[in-house]
Amino acid sequence: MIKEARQFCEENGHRMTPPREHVLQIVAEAEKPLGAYDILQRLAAHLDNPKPPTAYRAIEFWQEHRFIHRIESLNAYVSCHAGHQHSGSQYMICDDCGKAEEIHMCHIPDALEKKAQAGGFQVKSWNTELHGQCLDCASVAN
Amino acid sequence: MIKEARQFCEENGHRMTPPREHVLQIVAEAEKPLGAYDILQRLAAHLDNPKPPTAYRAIEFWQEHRFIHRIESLNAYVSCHAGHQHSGSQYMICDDCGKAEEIHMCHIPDALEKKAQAGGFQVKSWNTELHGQCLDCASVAN
DNA sequence: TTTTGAGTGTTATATTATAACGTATCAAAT
DNA sequence: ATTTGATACGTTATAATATAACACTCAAAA
Repeated sequence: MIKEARQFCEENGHRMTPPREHVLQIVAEAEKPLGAYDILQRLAAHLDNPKPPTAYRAIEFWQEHRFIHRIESLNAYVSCHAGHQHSGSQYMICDDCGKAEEIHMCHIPDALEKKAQAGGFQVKSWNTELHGQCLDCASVAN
Repeated sequence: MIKEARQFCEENGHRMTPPREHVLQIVAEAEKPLGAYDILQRLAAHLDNPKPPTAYRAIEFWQEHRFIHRIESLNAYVSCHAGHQHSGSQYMICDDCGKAEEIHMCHIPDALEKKAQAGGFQVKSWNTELHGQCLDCASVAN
């Protein structure tokens, strides 16, 4: 992932700086969505007393370039391995364990598309967050 | 809307208190999603120097009972006239004018449903937020 | 080598949301 | 009618999330 990102930066004239590299690595290694301040805290293992803007800037950078998605309902961030070109994201979020699994969908569902068209709304991005219980948690609970 | 809400409260043993009534009215009358502190500010026209918890409690109350939805990507709240029984909400949000129009969908799209089932994920609620440009703004722009 | 623009470090502060605790209100049971 | 228990509120304080602003660094192009 880091390699991919590094290559992306080279190809597009961006700099793979230490804050960027560490933030991406931290998010990519996490098994759950991380809040900005979680990221910041982990960043302290690599940088000297980092401040919020350092984390937020790197997060924003990777978001813009689709290496990180924000999960709105959690105020948290996850990495995205997919290299989508479309805009938007879909997640299944387990309210028990907190893990979020991305649903990779390249097209907006017909039903939504139709509603948008009917209203003359031009969709630029679409995000869906399913909340519920994942398989693992369902097994444990029963 | 207020009438409906009042009836709901009576039927369910809840109290239609001044903070609740005013908050619902404020949100229902707004033509755009309102932030909690916008609501709080408007609430000051009706109550004496209200504090954040006063607004948040009323918001939370109406959210629980589906009279208000939260738009996660805006940290803002809108009223819902539909009396859905299902959980979740779908909105088209115009990034130009800031208005949000609800898409009333009773069922989750097949494509999402399938993905969830494939992963053994039990969906409890689903929220979709489409961002883009509404018809009015598209007309003005061109 | 100077300029330029991207990126960072730092301080401060804005914005959004909740914890905690005491008081008021109301309906049901005594 | 009083007590009681639950619901809701008022208030203070603070937590959690996010950004503005400005000075500085550094690499690469001119």
